[in-house]
Amino acid sequence: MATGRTHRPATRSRGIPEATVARLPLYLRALTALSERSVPTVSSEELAAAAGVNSAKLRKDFSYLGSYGTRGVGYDVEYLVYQISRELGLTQDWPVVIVGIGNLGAALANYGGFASRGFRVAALIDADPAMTGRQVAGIAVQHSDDLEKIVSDNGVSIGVITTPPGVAQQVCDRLVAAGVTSILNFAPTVLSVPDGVDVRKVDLSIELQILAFHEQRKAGEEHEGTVPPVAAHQDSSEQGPDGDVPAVMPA
Amino acid sequence: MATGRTHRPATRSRGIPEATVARLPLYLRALTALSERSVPTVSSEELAAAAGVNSAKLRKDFSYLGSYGTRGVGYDVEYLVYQISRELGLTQDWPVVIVGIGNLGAALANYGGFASRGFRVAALIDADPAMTGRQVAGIAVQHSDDLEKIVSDNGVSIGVITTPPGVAQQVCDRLVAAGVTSILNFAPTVLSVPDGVDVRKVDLSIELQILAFHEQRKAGEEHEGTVPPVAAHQDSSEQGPDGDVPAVMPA
DNA sequence: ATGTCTTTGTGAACGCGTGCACAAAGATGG
DNA sequence: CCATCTTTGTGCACGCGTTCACAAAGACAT
Repeated sequence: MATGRTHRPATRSRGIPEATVARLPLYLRALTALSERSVPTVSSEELAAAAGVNSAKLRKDFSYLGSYGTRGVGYDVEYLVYQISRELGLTQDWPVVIVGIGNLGAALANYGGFASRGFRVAALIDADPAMTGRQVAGIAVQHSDDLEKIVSDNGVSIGVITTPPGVAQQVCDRLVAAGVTSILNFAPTVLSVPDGVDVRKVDLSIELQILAFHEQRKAGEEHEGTVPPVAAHQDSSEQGPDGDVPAVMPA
Repeated sequence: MATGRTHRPATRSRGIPEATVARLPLYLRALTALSERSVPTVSSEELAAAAGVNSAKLRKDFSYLGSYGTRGVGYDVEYLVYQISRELGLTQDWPVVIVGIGNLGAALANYGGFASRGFRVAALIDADPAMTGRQVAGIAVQHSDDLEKIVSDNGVSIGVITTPPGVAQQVCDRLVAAGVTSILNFAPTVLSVPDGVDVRKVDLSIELQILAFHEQRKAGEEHEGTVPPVAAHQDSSEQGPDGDVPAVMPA
């Protein structure tokens, strides 16, 4: 899960649990694949396998949306695709702006998964004048001076931040002030936003660090009984807080 | 959080909860910033604010690592940086391969957050012969025919998949067979791996869909008392599973 | 119609994560 | 050495999410 979570707990909408909402796109993807193969119906067991989850969980998830299955048969694929799409709000068009057209911003602009799910890249914005006017993914990059105008003219409510961390908060503030109420943040920074604004965070470095933790654990368990991987002092807080401890972390 | 989760529950290592592990990198980042400003100590309250979490949660998280704080004073920044780095396994070098050097792969190769945290891009791999030999982020792209050799020669245990979804599973299988035991998957596919291999998933499209859900909910709640956003049929399972329902989802 | 077989939908139990609230610990000043 | 004040570390309760297990519902064959 490259998925950091930054959510106020008031996410409970009409009663669909947040965990369920997070899985709906997964089901939708699996269902779309089935739909393309013209499979008419699917059982919870099959669909769960395709989505990589437990079948009981899947059934409970769907039960929050209503009773869309037929006992003894399964779920109608097309119907379910429609229901989930509607529930997720994908039956409408979502204009999105991407701020910060570096490597990552450009990658996102080219990413097919956006357009294919009701999301439309309305504008690319960058602070570098040298970028202004350049075409990325067939869209002309605009200067960040015009950010507010771009957002309001296009009715943008979702913004993607792919800037360096130093300016992310400032960009975020301007987006929010201009009317954006949902932000997908790729900058490694904690964004503070007013109530009513949703922030989701994607942090590549964090994901790798979590993997490293488990990787280290695996390596350490191979030779059981040995002292843990690196140093040795495992015991209580003997060692004073100041002094000899090397600062291993690079900038 | 752009963080999808795909984890076997056996993640429990020596007792550090998975949720805590996921937050350690956050603390580490905040602490590193403090360290650069030469701040000697920090209270749980301050650090929690910087990391964007509750202070009680932070203290409980740290309590799993041991008693590293001083009551009445707070935590020693340098010492804590070291302890967390060690716990996450960042005191050692992790060679990483990136497979699939498209827009996203190139963006990751250039991403600073990798090198700065003990991760080293050992190789870039792509299936396109036209890419072979091209320099990306100062590293020559190698052909995927040599994947197995590259992995074993460099002792790589962490692989990053940024290929198109169609080949992701196949690439994953080859990585695992070559000895990779941790995978960060950016392809929108459910990867199946043998036990003992960790997969974390970053799915940009899913994050946007979750945002769209909340966005739609906000829009719908503005005019309270109205019927929910799109259509109207909210009631029980009247409508038969087959028939009139339009398939709105594009491919 | 009736019986059998498949699959859904959900009640209930369990476990993890979160947050409150407070006692213990130590620093600091007199 | 004692009193006070700050801040940690944690026991406890609560709520969410997951999973099991099964009854209800419907399809299908006879």
